[in-house]
Amino acid sequence: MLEKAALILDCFSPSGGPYRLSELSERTGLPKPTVHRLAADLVRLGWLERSGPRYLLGAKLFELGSLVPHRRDLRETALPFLQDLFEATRETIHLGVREGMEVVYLERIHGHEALRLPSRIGGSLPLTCTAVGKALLAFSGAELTEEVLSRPLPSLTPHSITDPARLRMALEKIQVSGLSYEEQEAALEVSCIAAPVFAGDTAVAALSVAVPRSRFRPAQLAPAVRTAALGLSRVLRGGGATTFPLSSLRTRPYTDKSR
Amino acid sequence: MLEKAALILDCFSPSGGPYRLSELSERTGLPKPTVHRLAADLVRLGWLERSGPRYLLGAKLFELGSLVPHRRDLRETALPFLQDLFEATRETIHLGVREGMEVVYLERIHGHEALRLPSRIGGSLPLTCTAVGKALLAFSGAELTEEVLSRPLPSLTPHSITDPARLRMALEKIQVSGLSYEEQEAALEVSCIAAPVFAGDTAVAALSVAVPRSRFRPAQLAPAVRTAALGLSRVLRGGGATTFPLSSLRTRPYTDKSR
DNA sequence: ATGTTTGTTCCGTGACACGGAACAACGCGG
DNA sequence: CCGCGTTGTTCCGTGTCACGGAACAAACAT
Repeated sequence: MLEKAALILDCFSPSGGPYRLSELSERTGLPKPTVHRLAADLVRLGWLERSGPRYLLGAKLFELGSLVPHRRDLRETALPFLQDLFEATRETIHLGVREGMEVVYLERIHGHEALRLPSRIGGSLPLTCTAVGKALLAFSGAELTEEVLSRPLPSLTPHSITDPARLRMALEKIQVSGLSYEEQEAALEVSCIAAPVFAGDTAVAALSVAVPRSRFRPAQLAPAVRTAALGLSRVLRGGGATTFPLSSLRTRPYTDKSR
Repeated sequence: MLEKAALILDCFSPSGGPYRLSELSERTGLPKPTVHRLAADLVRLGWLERSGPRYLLGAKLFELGSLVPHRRDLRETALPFLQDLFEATRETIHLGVREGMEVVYLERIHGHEALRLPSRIGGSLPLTCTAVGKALLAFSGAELTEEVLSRPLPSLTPHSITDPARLRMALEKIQVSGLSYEEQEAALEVSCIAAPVFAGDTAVAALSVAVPRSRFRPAQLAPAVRTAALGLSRVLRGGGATTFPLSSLRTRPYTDKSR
């Protein structure tokens, strides 16, 4: 029964848009009366909201989601550095962590000019298609790299890297330079540069600046991104009593075969 | 059973901190085996995580919570204005909406200097104890004001307004000035100034800047807050082609005849 | 008016949630 | 090292409540 409720809620990812009863029934594969009953319960609990015939995710979920410790602590600690980076570049800033073979975005800040990007807070993208993802992958251990390279590489645009050899070279360049570049691999007309945030020798996060291709000036962005990432790394290292222990930043090891 | 699962998850609000099985059992009033079974299910679904004997809110909740349409759309639209405000003041910025008789914070951005505040993203505070809350209350209709005034006024600090007459006067001042002030009513040594975001003649949100009392300069902050709030109001009104309109998030157009 | 899709109610059946009890795994002080 | 309180886990018989087909109602479409 919890499982069925989860099925219903998962319908709203990633589109989030409102759904009607019969759509939910179809998408979950559950019979209509079942969805009807469960959805009513979920509304009672605040997990869903209902306006007319349409169901939406409810406010309670937002409240609980904001409390998730891993996410909240890192986001909170990183925010000042993201602000610095935004102020220095006035471009779109991302903060992401690795989860399995994907990158999950914890924060995205921008000004009035809205880039059309596939990234969303709480959403995930393939590690191989974004600057943040490649920065994370390059510093997540050789086994993960091999695992990723052994599978077909997904692509978001025609520019996404699909050749394993090319990706391997790109990762090696990232490992020596500490900087990850991406040009139109996640969205057309958008380029991106990212830097990993270290805990020891592995990346616990990465942050990036995304910019319209036309005004992509890597030489100017690179120092800013690197500076912000290193500053965050240092704070996470534990100096500050204001921040939380590193243990709370552990990402799930991809060797987790349970399930 | 859903209800019991919700009880368990609600244990994590607002502290969010990790809990052990027996703590959950005690706080929910559910017998231990029941909590054990439910918690295991929740972990399987990604709603909870478990590290050793401690349960935490899971990543799935963060993902779903980020998708809640009301919250996400408003936050996304407001963000550029919050950035403007931050850049102009370099102080802590809040965005909040009203939910019942409380204010819920949708966003909070700040620099390296961290104020010690009771506000948390996704968290709620009494309408009467914060600048954002009073700004919302002042423009939410007379009935709500009376409702609030008819009950005992909660307080977060010794400076919180507890005298109904004084609060009524404060609200009237807000209504004529369009600005809401607060001094140490939510946290000691912190002052705050807020402005409502309008849709028609009622406030749909409010944004504020919080600053250490020692350097509180209302005359300089007021224009910035008002400018940002008015800018956001205008964009919400629907004109703005500069940001992506809310309508782009609807899958299909509809006319809401219900209710 | 008439078919079609969507939302809701009903209810008999049976799966499975329930939680007391008993057991196992700690952590601690002696 | 050993007893002892605490916490976590497994077991399983009982009874409940989730389940979903079927029938009905309401909302569109034509």
